[in-house]
Amino acid sequence: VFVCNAVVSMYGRCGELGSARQVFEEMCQSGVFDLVSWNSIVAAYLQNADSKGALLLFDRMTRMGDVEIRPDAVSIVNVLPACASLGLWLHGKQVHGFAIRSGLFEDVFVGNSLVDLYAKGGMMNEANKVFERMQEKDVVSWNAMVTGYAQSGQFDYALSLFEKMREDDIELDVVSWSAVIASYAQKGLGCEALDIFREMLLCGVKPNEVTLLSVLSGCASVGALLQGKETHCFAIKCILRTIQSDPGFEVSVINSLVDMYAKCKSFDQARALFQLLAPEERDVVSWTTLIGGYAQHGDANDALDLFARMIKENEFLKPNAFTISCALMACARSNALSFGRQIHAYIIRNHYDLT
RNA sequence: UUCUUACUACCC
Repeated sequence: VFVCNAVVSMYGRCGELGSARQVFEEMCQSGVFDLVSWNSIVAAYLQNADSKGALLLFDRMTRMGDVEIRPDAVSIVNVLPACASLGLWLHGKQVHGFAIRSGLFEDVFVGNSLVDLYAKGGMMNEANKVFERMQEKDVVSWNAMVTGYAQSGQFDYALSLFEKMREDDIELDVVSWSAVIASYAQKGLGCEALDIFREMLLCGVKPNEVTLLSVLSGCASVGALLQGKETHCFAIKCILRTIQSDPGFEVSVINSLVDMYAKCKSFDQARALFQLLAPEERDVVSWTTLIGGYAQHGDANDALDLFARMIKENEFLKPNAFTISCALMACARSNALSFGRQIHAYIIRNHYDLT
């Protein structure tokens, strides 16, 4: 069982959901499975962004009525983020009730997942209730609260909670810092984001890919080319093309650099970085970033050329609503009515959902 | 052997 559970988990992590499911079903057929098997297959669905599948499996698990297979803390912690991502708040509340009834609420992970569930739903009163009732809190509990306040528009609460973390001598980790930097960056307060970033470095906390994405977004929002370049150097030293970094994150960091340079009107730099990505590495964000950069801060005709290239060069990469809106903005700026009509026709031809 | 928190692209 141990070995098969590990195999299910391994396939899940490698993105081989089908194989994970197959091994799991074979285990069920032969009756060789335990709670960990169920938790592993549910986790595999979550890791592959299939919350619906995860919930369906969880339901099947609870409906079996097997006394050996009662949900434990791990099961709860699997199912709560699935509820959150699907917006099933009522379902989440039911799981909350179950956690209390079964004594699993004492578990820090369970408490943290509940805080996060309510925070993601903008129900900060509920989140705070859970937070206050938790006997044992850790840095994750605090981080989830700070992020929840920031994302529900209660930015002052987020900041004062962050201050309180420091007063209470809670060891701030890279997530705590990145969350605050991201919050400032999302509000377009690039200078404040950079201030927090500097403080983070002074405290000796090492930034990761996510931190850099927010820092660069902050630089971009205020056109801070100098700080953007510094961040670029940092990225080269610590993230880009290094052994331990995830290639997916690398593309994201390069996309952010393209965005930063474009918004600082350094289009040669932006384009050079874009070209640093192999054609097959470029994703929708890479294209949209550069198209949007030209559309708003540069020559709108360049934006339109890029849009045409995007469609021609990679038939598997579909422009999304962001891309289209950037392209249309470029048409408007350069009075390109006929190109605009072509895009209009493209939208209709490809059945874009206009909601 | 399984689990929780931060993140990049349009306009406003």
